[in-house]
Amino acid sequence: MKKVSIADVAKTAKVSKSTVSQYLNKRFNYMSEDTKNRIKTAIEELNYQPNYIARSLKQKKTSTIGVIVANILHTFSTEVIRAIEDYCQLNQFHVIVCNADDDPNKEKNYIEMLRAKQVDGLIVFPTGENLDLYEKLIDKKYPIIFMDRLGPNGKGFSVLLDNEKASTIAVQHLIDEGIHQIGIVTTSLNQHLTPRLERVKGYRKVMRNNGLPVLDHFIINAELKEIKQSVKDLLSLSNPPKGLVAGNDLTLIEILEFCREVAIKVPQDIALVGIDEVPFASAFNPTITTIAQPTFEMGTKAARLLLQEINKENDQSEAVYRFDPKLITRESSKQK
Amino acid sequence: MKKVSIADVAKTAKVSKSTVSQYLNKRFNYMSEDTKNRIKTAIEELNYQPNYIARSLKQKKTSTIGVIVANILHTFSTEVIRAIEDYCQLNQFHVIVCNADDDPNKEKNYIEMLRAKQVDGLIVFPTGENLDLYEKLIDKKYPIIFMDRLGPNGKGFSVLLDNEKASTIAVQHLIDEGIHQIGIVTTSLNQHLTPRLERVKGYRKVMRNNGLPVLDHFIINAELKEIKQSVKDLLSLSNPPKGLVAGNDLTLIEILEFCREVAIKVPQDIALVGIDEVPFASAFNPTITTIAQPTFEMGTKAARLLLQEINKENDQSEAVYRFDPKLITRESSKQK
DNA sequence: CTGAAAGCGCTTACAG
DNA sequence: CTGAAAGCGCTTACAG
Repeated sequence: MKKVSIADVAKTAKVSKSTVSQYLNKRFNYMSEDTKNRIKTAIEELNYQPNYIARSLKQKKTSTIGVIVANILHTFSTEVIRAIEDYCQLNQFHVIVCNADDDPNKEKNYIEMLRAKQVDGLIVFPTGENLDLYEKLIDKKYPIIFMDRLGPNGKGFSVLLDNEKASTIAVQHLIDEGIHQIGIVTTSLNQHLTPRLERVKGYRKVMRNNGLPVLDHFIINAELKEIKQSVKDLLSLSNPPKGLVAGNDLTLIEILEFCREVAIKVPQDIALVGIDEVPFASAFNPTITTIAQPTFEMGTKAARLLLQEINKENDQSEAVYRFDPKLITRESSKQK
Repeated sequence: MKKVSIADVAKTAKVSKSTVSQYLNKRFNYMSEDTKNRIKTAIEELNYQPNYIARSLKQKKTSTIGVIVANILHTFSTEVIRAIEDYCQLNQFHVIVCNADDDPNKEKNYIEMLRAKQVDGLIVFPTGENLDLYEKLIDKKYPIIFMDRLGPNGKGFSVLLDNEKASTIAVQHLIDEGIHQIGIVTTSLNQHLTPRLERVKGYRKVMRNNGLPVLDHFIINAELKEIKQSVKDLLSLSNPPKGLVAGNDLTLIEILEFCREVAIKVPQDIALVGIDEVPFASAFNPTITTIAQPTFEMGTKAARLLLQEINKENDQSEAVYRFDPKLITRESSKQK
């Protein structure tokens, strides 16, 4: 399987390589019909396929972006990635997706690998470390967009949920349902992570605004595997919460599993609101009240921003784009 | 941000480009300590990063594989991709993931794009068309592995579930639970798709082997959006099935939603077994009996096979690797 | 309207 | 032990 190159096409069509290249790049300004046809025939005859690698080397751009996702197991991530791919596809850009598995070392390796592959820009769901590395990239004007979490010290471009609002809506909804003893359960021990911090902040604020006590022991933060135990401890208190906000989809599943295992009834014994919409929300019994993120809009926005950065169509050098969470009221949050 | 190249390093270290290249490729056989150190210092000083694009052009290999997944919304796909990435990461290979969205045209575009980008090989979850294209690639000895579905006319390397066994196990389990009226619900109207065909075949066979009638109207095949209506029609029959096998995760969710909407009780009114494990299986009420695919093993196998192909370590030219499904018995299938 | 030449940033036989 | 030279497959100013 010998690869056919532009030189072979040129020879077959009896023109120069330059002319073939012009043809391929649709610069027909001065090309005679005859030449065009000869080239066209030669390409078909030889079944010629251009080599993007060579073109990229010369043009110093790859028309490829990299996406590094902290953890691909979240439905949120998958949906955002789809939106990014759709937008890039429409704009003739290619996407390389890498999953950092919440591991800052993997994240760092991927950044280096993608840069070595000369991707034109990066969309990152940051793990929360490698801040210096990100700062260096931003300072160098390397096109980069942060998704779901803020960039280093809030620098650069970020696309994320209004997390404070998300937990505010969730908690307020429970309060409106007559539930006053409310807890919040989050994962991710890393203290830098935006969503967790902001969601807890929103929780505290809305409780206070409603004149309700903010009890620190109602704020659970544990690794995924420890969630069940933590929730168990929480619900074993003499005066336990009557409503819980799950910090994300995987947390929600843990809580639901726990409740089923010990026959705690949702929503009668404990009302639930999950942040992040889940595929089974309407299938579950009870159906699950969730706070949905506009994943499609967010992914599209990040991709559009990045391509603008790459094409230098954007004069700003930083901005934070917040998206509105949406409450989807279902049964799990209604105790009345 | 001027890019620093191997020439800059050479100049700073006062050696030739060749020597720097040798250093980068760890060919130290004959290199003096002094030279090594000078190069090392120069690289650090200039913050030099090699350009893989240039290397790839010269070496005619990119150390990158492409993965084209028919539909990334299936949990199965996500898990297989993770396994592929893990294996490639360990072997210094990079992965470009593309989502064909069940659209043969997108699939074709992606194949061409990935080949233009000179990926060293491909793992494809085929949409069921583009058979001629695949056959051409196989004939050219281009490294390619088919996942989840057989290759064109069964040619080439495939990694997939023993689908017949999967539905056999599912149906036999229901029969063992005393349920004799069993239906099966699948999606994907495309008639070429291996899993659907094989799963229905297994269903028919095991019913027959148990001396049970095979009723064609108990075999539902509909697009995802039509599943609910089809199931409704099915369960409205005067003598409806008492147990259902869901063909995949998304089908299962549709069925569960339908049952909840019309207050059909699972498993009392209808017992359920889902093919494909789902994240919420143990959280659901009732917990869901599923047939799990060994996604991790399958992904790893495909990646290993592909790298062997690429490195020409494999003397066979085709093989089909079948993986065993595993029954995870939970509550949704028990009517007793 | 088309071609010769240089060059993108590497690697690799080969010479010394 | 190290360097000069050729070349991977393209693109692009420039000359004619």
